[in-house]
Amino acid sequence: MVDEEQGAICARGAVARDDTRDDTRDDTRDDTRDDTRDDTRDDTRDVAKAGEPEISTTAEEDVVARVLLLGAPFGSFFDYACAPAVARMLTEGDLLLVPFGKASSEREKLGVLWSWTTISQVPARIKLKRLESSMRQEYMAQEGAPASKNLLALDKMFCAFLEEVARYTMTRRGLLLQIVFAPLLRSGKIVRAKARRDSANICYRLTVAGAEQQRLGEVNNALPKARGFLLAKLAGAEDLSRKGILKQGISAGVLDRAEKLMLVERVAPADALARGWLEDTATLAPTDKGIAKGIAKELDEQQSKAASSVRSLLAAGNFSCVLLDGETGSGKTEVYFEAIAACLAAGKQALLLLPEIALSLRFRERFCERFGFAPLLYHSGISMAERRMVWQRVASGCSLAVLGARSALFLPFCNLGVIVVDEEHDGAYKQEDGIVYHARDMAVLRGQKSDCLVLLVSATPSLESWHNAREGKYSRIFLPRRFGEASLPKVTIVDMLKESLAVGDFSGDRFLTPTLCSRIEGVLERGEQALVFLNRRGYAPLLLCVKCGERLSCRYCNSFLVEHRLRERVICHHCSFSLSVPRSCVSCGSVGSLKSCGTGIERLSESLTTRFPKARLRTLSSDTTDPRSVVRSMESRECDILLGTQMLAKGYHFPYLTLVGIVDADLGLSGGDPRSFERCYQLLHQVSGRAGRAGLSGEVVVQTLDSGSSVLRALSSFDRDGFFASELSSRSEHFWPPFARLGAVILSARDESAVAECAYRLRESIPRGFAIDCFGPSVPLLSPLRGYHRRRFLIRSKSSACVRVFIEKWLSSMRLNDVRLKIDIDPRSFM
DNA sequence: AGCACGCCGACT
DNA sequence: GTCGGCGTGCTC
Repeated sequence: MVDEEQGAICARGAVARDDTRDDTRDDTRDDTRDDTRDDTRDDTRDVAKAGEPEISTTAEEDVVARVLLLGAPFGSFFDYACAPAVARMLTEGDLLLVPFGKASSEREKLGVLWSWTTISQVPARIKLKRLESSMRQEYMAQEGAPASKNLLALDKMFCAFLEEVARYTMTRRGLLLQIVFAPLLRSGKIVRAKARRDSANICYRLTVAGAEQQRLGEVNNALPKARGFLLAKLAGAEDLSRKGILKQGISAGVLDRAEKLMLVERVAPADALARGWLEDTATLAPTDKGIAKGIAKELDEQQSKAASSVRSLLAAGNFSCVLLDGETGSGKTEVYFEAIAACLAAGKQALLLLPEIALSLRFRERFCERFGFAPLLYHSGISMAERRMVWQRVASGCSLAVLGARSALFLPFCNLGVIVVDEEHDGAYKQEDGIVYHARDMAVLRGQKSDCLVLLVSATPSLESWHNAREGKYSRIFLPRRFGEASLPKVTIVDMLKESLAVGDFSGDRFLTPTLCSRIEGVLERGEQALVFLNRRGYAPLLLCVKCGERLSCRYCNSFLVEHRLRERVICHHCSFSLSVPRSCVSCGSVGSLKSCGTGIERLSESLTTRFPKARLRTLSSDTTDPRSVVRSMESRECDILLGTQMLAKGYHFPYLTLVGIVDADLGLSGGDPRSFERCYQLLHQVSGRAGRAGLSGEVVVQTLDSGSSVLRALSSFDRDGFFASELSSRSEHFWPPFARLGAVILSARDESAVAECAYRLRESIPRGFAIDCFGPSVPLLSPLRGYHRRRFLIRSKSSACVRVFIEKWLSSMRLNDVRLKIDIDPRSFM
């Protein structure tokens, strides 16, 4: 749910392009700290001053460049005078190195040319510094005309996107720019990729641009002789090694220059290919061999229909947002692969977002199988050099596919055809630290600004997206049936209160009911596989001293330490603080009095091993050191029971997995947050969806203490839409999103009295006259967190714009004194 | 955010 | 005298 005032934004953007006056007003309105501009409007320079010769104003009048500085905490622009001759060389979006600061300490800062204005728009008291050239100009002067002009400039549509993100999330624009350019920076300076001179064995091939030049050059005979020879050699052959090329009488200089001009490129060495980056074929035009090598799976009727509607939307070439709503196992991936293929075939770029990429290397393999080449990977785990490489490829505009986490949204795509947001309901799309945004919403924004297709994909859409689709804001493509022979698994609800316990010993094994055990036995007898799901890491969530009642807690957070027996430590799941397991109680000193309370997957693993000694059991959680080997052992059927946390909910496909046991379905329902039902349903539905995906019939056993809950009723009766509809009507009734819009203001400080005092002052200074509800200050459940005490306000109103305007007004006059402040628009939690 | 300026207290 | 603490204000 991006914004209800989208229409208005687009309209204003369109006007601003030609109307600098409008642009200026927009700027001041947005930036409360820069409050001088409006007041000084009347003392702006009078251009047509009497007595000044007319020629100077018409012919050589300076223009003014509005520059947005990287990392500037002040969200507004800095203006620079620029001679028309220089201005003609510059484009909006160009990266600039501008003089900044007082004469005594003047330094150069990086910034982006955001827009143009005139001298008359600048208040007279501001003395403008002069702008001489752009980084791009310097780069081009240095290297000759590169094949791609975007290497040190941002695409206009991308700038518009950043502008909107800043406005929507109330983030300073300079901060966003910093994030965008971070891959290219080292200690504040642009790092340029150097041509690596490692081995003579490295291979070269033509780029798309190179092939084009070669074709053109052959016709017109317009290429430099040596370069033409090189390109012709490469055009006629498979990849050639550097050694081989030099042997043919082509000098290294010619080759290296051609590489710099992006006419030829290196084929990655085998190890780099295996790691999935430096993937040369990612830049190949779709008609080239790369894509021909891929194997498209055969689609069933349902999928073909979906794929063709997606393709026709793509062909329309303008923004639209589609909810691809398909049951688990219906083959949604194949459908959006078709969209990506069509997009690449049209010479465009595709961005595929996954909620947690680190665990999804398998997904990359799947992509390779389909397309015959690897997508470029982009997520928090990759190195700076890799980021830079992806950044530059993306900026060059060549046709490619990026598989990334939410941060990939801030890559400078300039030729986007499609954005796919897989598992769009997943909470991991919400970025909480640094800048706060929801990647799904920002993807929709990006699609709008880039005029491309956005596919939101899930078997259990977020309530917002489902609502938007129902309201007609998004179109919806529905895949109700599973692919091929597969049918949906049968769901059995087990009331744990009514079942006697199978292995009811005192060691805490209260979680395996006879029903679940008998089903597991059946699976083992048939040689199929079972998945046991418990969303709780570690051995036991609490260590309790039976002598004095002490509960082992974190030093920095308001939470209990979780016992991890494998690591022999107790760990805080919020700040990673850990201790080796204490021998004696930290409070009363009794030895051996600490008792493990509750069950995490490590403990459940013990119980399962006791109960099914012959079964091959593997465990998958974020503590697992080698998750891929676990997944592989499931795929190769070297594992009978897979035990895991919510990591398992992600789209794994295990054909022989026929039983899913949900050990404690009630986890996560206790929070009292209005959104917890939705989240719980999504998780359980996703986990259930792992069962019976390939023809063998599946079953889901759900253990619960609350068998009457609406979540479980919906799950067992396959009535997702009914559940969503009733959740929505309850949201509507209590005025929660998507019917209302929220914003949270979070204060934090090491010193509790400082936050408390600040929160008190904020509460006292709520401006009047706004149609909003303001709840708080409340003390978040996790306060303190990482040693920071916190307070939280929740603002609710009918529109997001209302929420933002209120927060802006509220905080503008606020002195914070060392209290940190975070604004979270559309917070996930309503509490 | 940095960085300079400036206004106080402690010290060789 | 002067070194250095960090409150305030500015950066086109």
